Amino acid sequence: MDRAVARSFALLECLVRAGEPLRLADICQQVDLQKSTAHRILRTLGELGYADQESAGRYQATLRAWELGAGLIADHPIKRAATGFLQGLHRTTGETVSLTLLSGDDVLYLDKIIAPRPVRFRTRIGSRAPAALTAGGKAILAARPDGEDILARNAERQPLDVAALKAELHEARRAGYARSGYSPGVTSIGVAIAVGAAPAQAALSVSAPTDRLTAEPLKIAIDALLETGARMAEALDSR
Amino acid sequence: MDRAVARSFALLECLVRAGEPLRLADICQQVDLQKSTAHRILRTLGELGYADQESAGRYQATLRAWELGAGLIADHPIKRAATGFLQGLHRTTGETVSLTLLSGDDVLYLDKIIAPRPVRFRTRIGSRAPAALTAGGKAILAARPDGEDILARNAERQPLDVAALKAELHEARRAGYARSGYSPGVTSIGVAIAVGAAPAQAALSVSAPTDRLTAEPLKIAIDALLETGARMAEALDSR
DNA sequence: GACGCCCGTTCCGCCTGACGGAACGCCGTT
DNA sequence: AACGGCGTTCCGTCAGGCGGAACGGGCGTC
Repeated sequence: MDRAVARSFALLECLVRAGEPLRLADICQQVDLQKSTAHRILRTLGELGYADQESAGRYQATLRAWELGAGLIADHPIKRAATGFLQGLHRTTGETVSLTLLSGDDVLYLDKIIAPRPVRFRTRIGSRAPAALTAGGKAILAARPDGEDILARNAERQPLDVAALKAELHEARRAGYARSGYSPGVTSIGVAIAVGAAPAQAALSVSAPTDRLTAEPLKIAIDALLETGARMAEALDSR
Repeated sequence: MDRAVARSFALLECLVRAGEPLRLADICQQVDLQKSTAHRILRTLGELGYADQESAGRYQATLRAWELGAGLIADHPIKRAATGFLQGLHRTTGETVSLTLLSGDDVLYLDKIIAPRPVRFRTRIGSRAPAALTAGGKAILAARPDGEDILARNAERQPLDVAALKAELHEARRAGYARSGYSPGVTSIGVAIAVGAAPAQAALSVSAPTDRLTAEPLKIAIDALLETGARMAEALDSR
């Protein structure tokens, strides 16, 4: 494994994570490098356009990495296919809708349309959450043969009520959708989208403040979610 | 300049650009590397989570680079500040609105809300265009002391009618907005957003099929654009 | 079914280029 | 004027990146 390559990505990730210009000395401390080594790699990143220095000499990430990533997501088949369905789901429910993708044992927020009325919780597009904690993630786990393995690995990283979650997965298999209240005061429901015979990887979900989701709007949301999920799976299958 | 680091980014960019799984031999040809060298670096990228192999052994970029980039843009001050104004501009005009940022001699599409009725042209979020060819870019150039230098450098890369463009910049300075028809059949108008006393870097623009922009809707769009631009600059200044 | 081709992968000796300790020059502070 | 801390540069060392060559597996051909 190329040491310099790994170090360069560690440096870039460090700069991105910081979100503000960092001093060389601080960077060195975070990634455990000598000043001269970090400096040389940062200069290389600069020449490649991924980092630069502000006037005071501190280093920061440029938007180059974002450009790179934007090219990736632009022609991502699931993201492309989902856009219309996300919009429809948002229109009929009026709430925040998300598209998530299983990535390792996490769920990755691929896209999202936020409700006009702001919600307390904030899961950024591009961020991750343990699959077992989100409605979309649970829906995916329920639909996969290895769902309980993923749940178990999630539980290794943080304390979880595995028995209760297994029951939830069971219930999700029966009902066709999963439910989550992992951010307090916010209720989410999600359906898995399976394409072909492969294990489900993606999910659509609707999130709203719990007190806004009384019986009637909840039923509307569930119906819309189930139908949209079915239609999206169908669209993906027939392609 | 660390050779291995530069090569690793070249490989990653190559994979992203391709948008489909690539064979090692093809990758080697594109980035001019020996098989064993490319293989070693790709394996490193794989261990870092930026690349993987599909079943047939071909290499592809993962969404990791997108995750990295998403973290960058999420707390970009101009992007954050612009979101509300973009939405407002989209609502009053009903057309496609964009937020662009000057990056080198190009303009970078930071955000965009597309009109429900699809437009012929497609400038992807995260893509670039020569500043002198876009309405937003021209507005930025008109507002910058080095605008004509950038225009000149743009003209070095591709044939441009520099004299006409200079006249356009002059007109833009007078009118407060710039105009472009660089995609045939599409008209765009843009205003520069200057924050503080620094040279303008960002622009808002509205794009629509030319035949839809008759005198009346064009006037509405221009007024909305100018007012939104002023309000956004004010919001950025007072912060 | 044996051959040949082309693929990704592995091996290994060469040597270059990454490495990091130390010195430098620049500021702002004391 | 001396100091401390910063980013930067230098340079001798040697580990680790490099790439030519060999390997093994999958596939189509004869």
